[in-house]
Amino acid sequence: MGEGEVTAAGAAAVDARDFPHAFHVPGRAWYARSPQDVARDLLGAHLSVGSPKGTVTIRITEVEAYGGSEDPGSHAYRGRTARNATMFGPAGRLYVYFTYGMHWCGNLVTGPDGVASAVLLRAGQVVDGVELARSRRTTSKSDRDLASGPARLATALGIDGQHDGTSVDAADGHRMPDSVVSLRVRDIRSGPFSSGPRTGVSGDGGLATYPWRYWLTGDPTVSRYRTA
DNA sequence: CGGCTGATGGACT
DNA sequence: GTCCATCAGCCGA
Repeated sequence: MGEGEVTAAGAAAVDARDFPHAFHVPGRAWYARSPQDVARDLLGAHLSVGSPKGTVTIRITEVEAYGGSEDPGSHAYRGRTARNATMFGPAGRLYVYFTYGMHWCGNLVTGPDGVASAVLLRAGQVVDGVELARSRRTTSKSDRDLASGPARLATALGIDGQHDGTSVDAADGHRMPDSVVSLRVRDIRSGPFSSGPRTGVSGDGGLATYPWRYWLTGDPTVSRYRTA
């Protein structure tokens, strides 16, 4: 449905040298990049979240890019509020929000301090800590559904309001201390990706309908909720 | 598999 | 009062 296939050339594997300590050193690579560029680069990256019960790691398979005052689909469209404050902060933090009265969703903030932009983490494949993820997602019928959706992903990783504003570390995801969040782009090879309109974003024909949702083509963990 | 709907509470107009 | 960057269960094909 209006989905634009993206060439394999655009899906070249992320080279860690392009993002030295990306989420550790403000002002380096990620600052100069749009949330759309960061979103594409995050496909295939590994994200780990530690907790007292252990660590769960996912391979990111689906994301959406959001901007600020220029983006009608963004929480930051009408300016800074208590809820979206983290979006206006520096890159490398988690922006976590509560929606529909029951779900948490997580983003990675991508812009410089003062500029609102973020990438919504929409789906992933659990690659470590599967047992813990299953215990958190008891309604999941198969492992592919453990993190196939933004709220499912947050639940599987144990992300909730306590993580809003948490800095994302660039360290390896194994044996994480409690409540530490880690993003690992190094050595990650992602395959071809596709793009299409963002989910749940009503469009007026403007920027809101731009194809700023990205996913790894054909990946079974990509969320099934795609209609707007 | 695809479509439909109730749940449920906080943020914002 | 209205709107959600959603999900699970149920239904029919």
